[in-house]
Amino acid sequence: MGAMTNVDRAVSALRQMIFTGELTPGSDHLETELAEKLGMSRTPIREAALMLQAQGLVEMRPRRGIRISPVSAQDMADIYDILTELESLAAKRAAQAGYSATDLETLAAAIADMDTALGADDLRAWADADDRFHRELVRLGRNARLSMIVSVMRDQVRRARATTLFIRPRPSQSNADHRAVFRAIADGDAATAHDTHHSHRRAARDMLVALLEKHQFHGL
Amino acid sequence: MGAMTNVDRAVSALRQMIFTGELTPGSDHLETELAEKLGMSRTPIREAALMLQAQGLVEMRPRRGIRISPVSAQDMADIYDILTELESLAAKRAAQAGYSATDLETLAAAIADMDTALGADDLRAWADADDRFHRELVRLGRNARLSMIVSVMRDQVRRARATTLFIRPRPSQSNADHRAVFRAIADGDAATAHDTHHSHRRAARDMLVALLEKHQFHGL
DNA sequence: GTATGCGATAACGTATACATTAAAGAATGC
DNA sequence: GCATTCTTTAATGTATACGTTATCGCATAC
Repeated sequence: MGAMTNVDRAVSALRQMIFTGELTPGSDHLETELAEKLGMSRTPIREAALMLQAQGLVEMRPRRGIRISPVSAQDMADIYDILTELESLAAKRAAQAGYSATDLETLAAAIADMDTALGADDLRAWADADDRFHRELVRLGRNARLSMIVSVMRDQVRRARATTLFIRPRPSQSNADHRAVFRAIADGDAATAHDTHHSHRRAARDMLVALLEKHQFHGL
Repeated sequence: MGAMTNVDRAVSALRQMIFTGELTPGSDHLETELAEKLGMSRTPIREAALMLQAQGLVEMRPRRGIRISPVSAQDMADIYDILTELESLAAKRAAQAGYSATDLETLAAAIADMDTALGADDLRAWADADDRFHRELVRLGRNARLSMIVSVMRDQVRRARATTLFIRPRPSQSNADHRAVFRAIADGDAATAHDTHHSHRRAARDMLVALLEKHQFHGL
């Protein structure tokens, strides 16, 4: 069924290796080397690398190999700025769309899961539910390009989250924020949905930036 | 110096052909066909197509060829939504950066050129200066990723502008808006810079969407 | 006339070959 | 010892070859 091409496999495998840290940020890898590691020729590797390059995950530099893009604290700040604006827009559009309660079930479920996870002190489960919340929020905004951009940005910071998840303060305010955004969307209150999510994201950004400064974070 | 590879040439040539309309939106083109037309093998064509696909200019579909992505009225609205948010953020950040008058020279020059062009009724020159203004504005926002995204979105609507430029109302309000944004940035007034540019963009979006509706625009 | 199945065609995905050329190291001159 | 040039190496960019497989036309059945 799934027309699994070698390029697809290469993209998946490389993403996996990047996210798990098997390929460390800043490291270089020759096409031949990756081809051998994944058991295919250079052709699909090159094509996969081109795709990942377009998503900002790697950089291809002639004769230096494929570099796993490092993400600096400044990059982090830049990315969160973009996420803040685009997700807030999505929240606004979602509120304007006039969704019914059933339309918002997935969003509600994500919020509930976050509560549960927080109660059980399961930060991984919380992060997972948080992901689902944000992804669904963006989906409800009904702007395919916006969704794409957000997901690409999100991938770029994913690695940092693994690092910071356990040193950051417990995300207790977060759930209240999510609930407020949810209510605004359900009520069709676009301005509130936008503004609430905007300050939610800005707070997250400021927290993260401060955290990275404090921990002498110089790139990942 | 100019490390001109065939992939680069293919990307340039294809972009050119897309923007001039030589490759019409919605049309399909086999890799072999494009390779022959550009005098190279399929390999660089494929790589170029992958890049352009990542930028939303084409879609590669197995056995159907490389399709020049059509842009619907809805796409237009979506893109303008994104541009509105991101450019406004850039304006805000630019205002916060505390640029000097010399730093803002390029921006000022673009505004002046737009005035001149408008006086001479030269819409192409106006559009060109408008491009420069927006590009410089975004650059001043100092967020490389944001700049990239904006430039990709801008490319996607470029074709539509060629069509709509001469049927839309004269952009007289536009220059006043640009001047206001400029002043806010020079004054370091972030909120005004953001809000002014935001409503400027929203007005442009609404105008364009209305125009497309009116002219039964169903895709380009 | 419509639908179904089969075979031919050709477009794609990928492996491979190879010329080019940047980078690293060796050799030379000072 | 340091700089410079030459040589070597090998990674890349690209052409090419080829197996796989979707698609189209045609034949056949209804």
